[in-house]
Amino acid sequence: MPIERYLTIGEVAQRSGVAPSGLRYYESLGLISSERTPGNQRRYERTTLRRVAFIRTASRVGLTLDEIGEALATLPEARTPTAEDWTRLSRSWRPLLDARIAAIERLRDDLDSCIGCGCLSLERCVLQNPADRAAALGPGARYLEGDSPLDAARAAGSSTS
Amino acid sequence: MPIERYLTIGEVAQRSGVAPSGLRYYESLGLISSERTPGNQRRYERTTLRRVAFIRTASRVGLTLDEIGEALATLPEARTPTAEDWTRLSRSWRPLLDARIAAIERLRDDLDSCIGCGCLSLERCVLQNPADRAAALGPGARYLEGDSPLDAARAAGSSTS
DNA sequence: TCTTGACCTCAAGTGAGGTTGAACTTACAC
DNA sequence: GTGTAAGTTCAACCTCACTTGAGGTCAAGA
Repeated sequence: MPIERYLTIGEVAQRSGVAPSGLRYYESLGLISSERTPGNQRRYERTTLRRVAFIRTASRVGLTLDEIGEALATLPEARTPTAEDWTRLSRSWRPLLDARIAAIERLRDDLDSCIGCGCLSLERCVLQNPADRAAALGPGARYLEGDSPLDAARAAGSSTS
Repeated sequence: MPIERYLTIGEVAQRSGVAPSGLRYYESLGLISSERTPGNQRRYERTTLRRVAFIRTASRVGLTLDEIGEALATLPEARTPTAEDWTRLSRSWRPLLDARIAAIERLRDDLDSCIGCGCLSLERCVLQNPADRAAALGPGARYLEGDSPLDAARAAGSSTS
């Protein structure tokens, strides 16, 4: 075991690109943890850098911090996570990324066909399917509003401009 | 000119899939407009449906409502916008979508190579480039935090676990 | 006429992911 | 041993895209 040199919050902040306030915020959510000096200052293990990197990356991919927390919870608590452990987690993002790419491609293609055919019936071609809508922009079901395709179709049918 | 049958907010809501509160919100931002009945209720032109569809789609694409407002401001005020007008606006989304897809693909591939080579140096492989990070999740410069690649590299170089 | 449902305004709340400020304490280099 | 940079807590604030609630009005059918 090499000598563990603990890192201050400022060091972790600089090296991870997450502001101290952000790190405290992550800690408040239980995503990372720290020891304290006798004077109550945080000291982080080196592995925290990896953990923070993971959090940032997952966040970038569109996971909520809650979801990331759940993923992190599957890491073994007893020992320092191995490369193996991290690999398992990262690999689990693959389908998510693929799905997200697919959703955006679909949106792009829908848009193309709307533009191509000249109808530009966004109501009919694109906005009709709420499932895609929810998938396209990532986390949460923000766009599942229970709108009615039938109404949209009627509107498109009688539309003037 | 066909008879203009004005739509109530409820009708627009149903047909567009945007809640009345959302439509009022859009109006407060100047994204749509309405006439009023003698009793102060909103009445919408039919073209509002298309406008709302545009807003929703643009929003889905990842534009902020501010940006959408700017786009809408380029529409001619003098006449009802034609299919041509809408096509012009929508076409401009294409690069944005392409960029977004590319960013996520890049992220996915970076991740793959990290996993593949066994280093799993997220700090080095993935988190090192802030520009991509900003692009990946869409609108705004939310992720441009001025972090230092140099620091990240140093951190990766001396990382233990 | 009455009731009901749709509409109005304005202020406040939501949730995600943090940042900022005030008031105070620690750690460390000189 | 002291100055100051960096740390602490806690509450409040921020943006984005809306929704909710309170308190009140309007429109239409029975």
